Amino acid sequence: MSNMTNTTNRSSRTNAPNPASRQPPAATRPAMTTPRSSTTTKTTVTSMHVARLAQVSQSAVSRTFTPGASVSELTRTKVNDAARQLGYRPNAIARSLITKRSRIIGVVMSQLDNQFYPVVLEKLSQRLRRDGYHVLLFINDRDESDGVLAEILQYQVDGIVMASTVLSSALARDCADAGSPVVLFNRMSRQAANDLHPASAVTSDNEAGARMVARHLVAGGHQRIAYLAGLEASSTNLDRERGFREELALLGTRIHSRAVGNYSFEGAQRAARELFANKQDQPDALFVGSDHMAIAVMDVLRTELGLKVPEDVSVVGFDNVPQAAWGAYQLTTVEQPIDLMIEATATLLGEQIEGTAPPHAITVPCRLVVRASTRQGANL
Amino acid sequence: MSNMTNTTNRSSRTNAPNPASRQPPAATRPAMTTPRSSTTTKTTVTSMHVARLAQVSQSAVSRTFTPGASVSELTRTKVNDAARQLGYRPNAIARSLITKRSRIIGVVMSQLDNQFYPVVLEKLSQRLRRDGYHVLLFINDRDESDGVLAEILQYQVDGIVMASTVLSSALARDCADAGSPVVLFNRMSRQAANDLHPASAVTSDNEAGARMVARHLVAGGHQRIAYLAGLEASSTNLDRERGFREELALLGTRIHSRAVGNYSFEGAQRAARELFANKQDQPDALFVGSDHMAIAVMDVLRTELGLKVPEDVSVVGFDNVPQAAWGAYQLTTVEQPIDLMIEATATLLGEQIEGTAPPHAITVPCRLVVRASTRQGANL
DNA sequence: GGCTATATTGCATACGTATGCACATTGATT
DNA sequence: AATCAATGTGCATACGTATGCAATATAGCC
Repeated sequence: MSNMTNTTNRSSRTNAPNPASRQPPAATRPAMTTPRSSTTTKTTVTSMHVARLAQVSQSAVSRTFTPGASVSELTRTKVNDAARQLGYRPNAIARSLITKRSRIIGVVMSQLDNQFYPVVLEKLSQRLRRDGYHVLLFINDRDESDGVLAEILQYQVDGIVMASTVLSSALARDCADAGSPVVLFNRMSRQAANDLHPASAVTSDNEAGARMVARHLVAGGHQRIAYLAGLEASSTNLDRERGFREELALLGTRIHSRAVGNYSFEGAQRAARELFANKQDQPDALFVGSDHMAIAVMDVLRTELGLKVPEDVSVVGFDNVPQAAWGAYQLTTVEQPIDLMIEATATLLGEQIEGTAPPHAITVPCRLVVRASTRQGANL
Repeated sequence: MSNMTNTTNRSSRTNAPNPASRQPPAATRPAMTTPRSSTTTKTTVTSMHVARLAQVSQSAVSRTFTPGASVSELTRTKVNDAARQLGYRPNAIARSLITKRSRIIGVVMSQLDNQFYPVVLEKLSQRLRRDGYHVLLFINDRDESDGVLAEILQYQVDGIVMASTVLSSALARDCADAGSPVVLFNRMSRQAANDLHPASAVTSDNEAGARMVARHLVAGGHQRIAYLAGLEASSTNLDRERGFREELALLGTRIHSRAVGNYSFEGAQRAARELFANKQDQPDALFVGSDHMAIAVMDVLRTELGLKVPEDVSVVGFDNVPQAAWGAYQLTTVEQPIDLMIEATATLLGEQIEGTAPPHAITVPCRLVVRASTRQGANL
């Protein structure tokens, strides 16, 4: 055993390169064409190398690195020593090829400018990692969205999380057809809502959240309540607008005016100007489809229109992003419980990957967070 | 040829499953243990299946899907037709195994709550996609950081981008030792700075940016200029503080007081309270290590301390995140040119992957963006 | 001590694709 | 008509690992 004779830690590379057991004649190896710099060692130490050094079979090496496999303590030790000595790392690609499990989850997002999504991404990433999964991230611009899907599927992801409001439901269906578990995050396809389709979905109870806002604004004595929509066709917007409209009806009033911001900052600014264009009949309260838009709106109200929030206009958002709590905004909003949503996502993914449950939808409750952007008393 | 006899698009699945050419006896296939739902078809159509249907060799299929390979127009058509009919998608995992190119870039981030990084992530993702790369995302909590690296390397990534201020330089070195091209984003190891080490780095000219701030504040007539540091040991903070200190010296003054915010929101709040604890000797200007922190500071100044910005205190940030432009903050700041930094990152990665250039560092220029959070005239 | 149950181990093969090589085909050139 | 270059194709193999199977070693038991 000359394991510990060489004290330099470079020894690993110098005593391994003679694996001429029964390889094909060395002449068949193609001459390396690319001029590799001396630093690009690109370690290519395989389980075979470890096996030879440890005097065991390649199977033994594989089993050592496979939790739950049958290996004696002695073998495990020998293998681990050899592996450490050679700097061996199991090749996840090769492993995936044979196990047919990549342990990769494709995550599709857009709108990272809306802080809700970075937060989701961070927590989702950490949650999936706990389960031994990794995140292959796809961020799609507003328009193109087809290519993304094809690329994801090529990587044999074990599952897909779609947190992009932009993507069409058709894409989700394609994924499901391709056999990949799909979880829609913060959006729901019509099919999923009716359990008609093999795509799971996680949403908060958007409708109930919107109803809370309606009650809160009416209780605050507001008379001219406007709604600023997100993407009109998105499920979140449809649910929120419906809940808002219906609850207002129950309370004996209705939406005073309405504009569309498409969940974008600029769109919200335009929509705000539009809603307040008629000086004679301006809203005294505004329910905005997302905090991201609501903040844009507040800036326009204060800076451009010289209005005070909440004295002149109350503003309510949705999501409860970190910025909603910032001192300058103090935005009343509906909190989407991200932790619960992430947990549900992980659960749904797991179920579908294991095949223990059919796809279905999970809805988690919202919570109204009252801050200083809405006036409470009824001072008409 | 019964290719087109069946008009239902499910035909693909019914006529392919008889590949009994010379496979091992069907008895050896393990009985499927997991109860798969009927929907979990998990399409496993390979290039062999396509080849058989198209009456060509598997090589022909492979070449059809390999840009630049030699295939006749006829063959290509036959293959494409068959592929479409079967819903074939090349298996990127298998491809990676043999080409030794995963076309995956590992991206390590933390601090997604600082909007600078989501923006970087979005643009980086899109830029890499243009080059045919995909992003395997790792978000590391503040403490743990070792595990991340091992997991990245197992996936045989073609390169690594480290945009985490938290990670130690040692980790970057380990990566480089493992043969993976590494680009440090917005941070620089001491080794990289001296070209002593095989890790590339991209930074903006933090020192020059800080000098601009010094000149701007002094020109504004400020007398008691404080510095609110980020992570003390980070290269960004060191460079900024040095530049700031030295330029102030050139201008005949010096840092009035100093606190540490560690680039976190809460840290910045604490630091702000600390700097203004002594009512007799409060700063009249504050250079904060990041916009993220600067906004926290402004909230504390206004809400808790009742100070006006910029009348009582001027505040300057760094990064020029989107929120810096928001109406309530109007933060004067140093813009880090993200597009240039991304471009440099892509370049450095490409160079190292292709082996066309040794690792090196790239620094791009900053720009001072003057907004309303700093007073310009000298009114002592 | 003989026998059965159990734990380890190695052999061989398969995962799905890319690619060197040899061969076949075609067209162009002499 | 013969030769040569160029192009397209299939065969066979390799990438690095996991795993069924059979063989072996070990322990347990009467």
